[in-house]
Amino acid sequence: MTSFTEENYLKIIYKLSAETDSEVSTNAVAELTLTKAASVSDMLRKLSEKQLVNYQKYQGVRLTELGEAVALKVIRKHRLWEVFLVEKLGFNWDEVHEIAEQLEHIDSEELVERLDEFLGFPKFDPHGDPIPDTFGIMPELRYQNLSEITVGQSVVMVGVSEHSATFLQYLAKMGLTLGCHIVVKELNDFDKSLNVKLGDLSNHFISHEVAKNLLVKSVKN
Amino acid sequence: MTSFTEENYLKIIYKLSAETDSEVSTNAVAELTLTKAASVSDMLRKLSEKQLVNYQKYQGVRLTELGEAVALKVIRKHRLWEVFLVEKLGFNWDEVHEIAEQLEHIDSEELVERLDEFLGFPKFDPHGDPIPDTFGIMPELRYQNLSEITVGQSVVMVGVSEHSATFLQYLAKMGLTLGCHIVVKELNDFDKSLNVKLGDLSNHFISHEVAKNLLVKSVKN
DNA sequence: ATTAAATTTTAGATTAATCTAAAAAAATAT
DNA sequence: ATATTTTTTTAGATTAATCTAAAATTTAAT
Ligand SMILES: [Mn+2]
Ligand SMILES: [Mn+2]
Ligand SMILES: [Mn+2]
Ligand SMILES: [Mn+2]
Repeated sequence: MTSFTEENYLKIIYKLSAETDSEVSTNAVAELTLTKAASVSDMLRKLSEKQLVNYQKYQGVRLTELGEAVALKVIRKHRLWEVFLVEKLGFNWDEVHEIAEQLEHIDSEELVERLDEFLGFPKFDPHGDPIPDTFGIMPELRYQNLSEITVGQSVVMVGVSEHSATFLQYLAKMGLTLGCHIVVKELNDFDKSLNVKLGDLSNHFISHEVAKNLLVKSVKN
Repeated sequence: MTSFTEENYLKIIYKLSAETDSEVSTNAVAELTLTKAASVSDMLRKLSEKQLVNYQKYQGVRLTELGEAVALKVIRKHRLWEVFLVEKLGFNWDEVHEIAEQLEHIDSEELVERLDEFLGFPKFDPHGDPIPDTFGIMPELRYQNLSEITVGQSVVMVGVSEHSATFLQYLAKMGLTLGCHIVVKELNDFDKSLNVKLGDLSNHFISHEVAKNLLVKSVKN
């Protein structure tokens, strides 16, 4: 029904749409699909014919309910497979994205449901991203960026908003893993960098650039 | 490097070649790929350019060493995923082939090796088919068809040579699963059908058609 | 050895997904 | 309000995989 390629477009439109909560531009899609704007225009016309997106020439694109349902299924599969790769096969969190990009297109409802059960119905993937359920419903999550946390607050790390292997490896080396406790000790005004203490009592310096990409939940200390 | 489609051609040429141990005809490939002979001719020319097959117009096709290595990797993945689906996710043996047809094309050496380890380095898939190792080496297996077994002999079921869901479901209903013990009690000459006793002492009637597709290993009683 | 039948290959089209270059529309700047 | 720049769409090609119909080759049968 929906090809590998179409699924990738829908997933990308979903992500961009969630970020801005408005119509998505042709160029934005082209950037993430690693194609040219001309190719995107063509595909949007085609997705529109299939009722997967609402698309008016020059006016950007949005997913229809149907399109969003397809996108959420793909995202569900991507994140469940990432959990499998990390929890069951022992991959590191920076190694699983590319493989999950392939596995997310395997077409079998039965497989997804059984995998979900096998993994113990996880609510979040190895990067802290929420996993939609069978009906496409995301678990509620209210997190903040570490960069918004005030001095003295104690938080626990629940996710990352940047998924590049280099970033994830850097975090792992620092001891910054999902679930770790962080206390903000100092905010250096001139560059907004932070001095923090982790659960293991080690002290670290965190640049604003890094802090912006760490998702945390405050915790009573 | 090798596309989904090319991998399927190689796998099919491997199978046909193993059966007849000689050149494979264009029509035979067309039948299994569910395409037309014209399409196959085209693809054979292309695979030949890529050094994956030896192909002379009108003379049939054979895999090169390279082509065979690729085919064996695909077969290895197919069978490992089938073990995963049955052993870990609880699928029945008649439900896994179609899903494995998709999973076998996932491209990650690391994934295959870790999956193999996770499964405990199985030597046979849920249908008794041998799983090639990383180097493409198949475990040795010397089996016979149940139809070749003489009255009085005791055997253990080690595989099937027919993989259709209906056949597999029929066997399951009869209690004929991999590893089950079978004693041939009677051979009915007129239609070569068999009366057998299973390990659980139940008696069954097995047609010649079915017996031909059951792979067994004789066992000292 | 011819002829007939079956198999296989080529020729020419089609579909999906992509591209470059040019045209059209929208957004921005003077 | 016009002109300039940016964005988006169309037009025309390309590549992979497929098809049908026709031509070529091989195999089988007189
Ligand atoms: Mn990912
Ligand atoms: Mn993830
Ligand atoms: Mn199979
Ligand atoms: Mn099998």
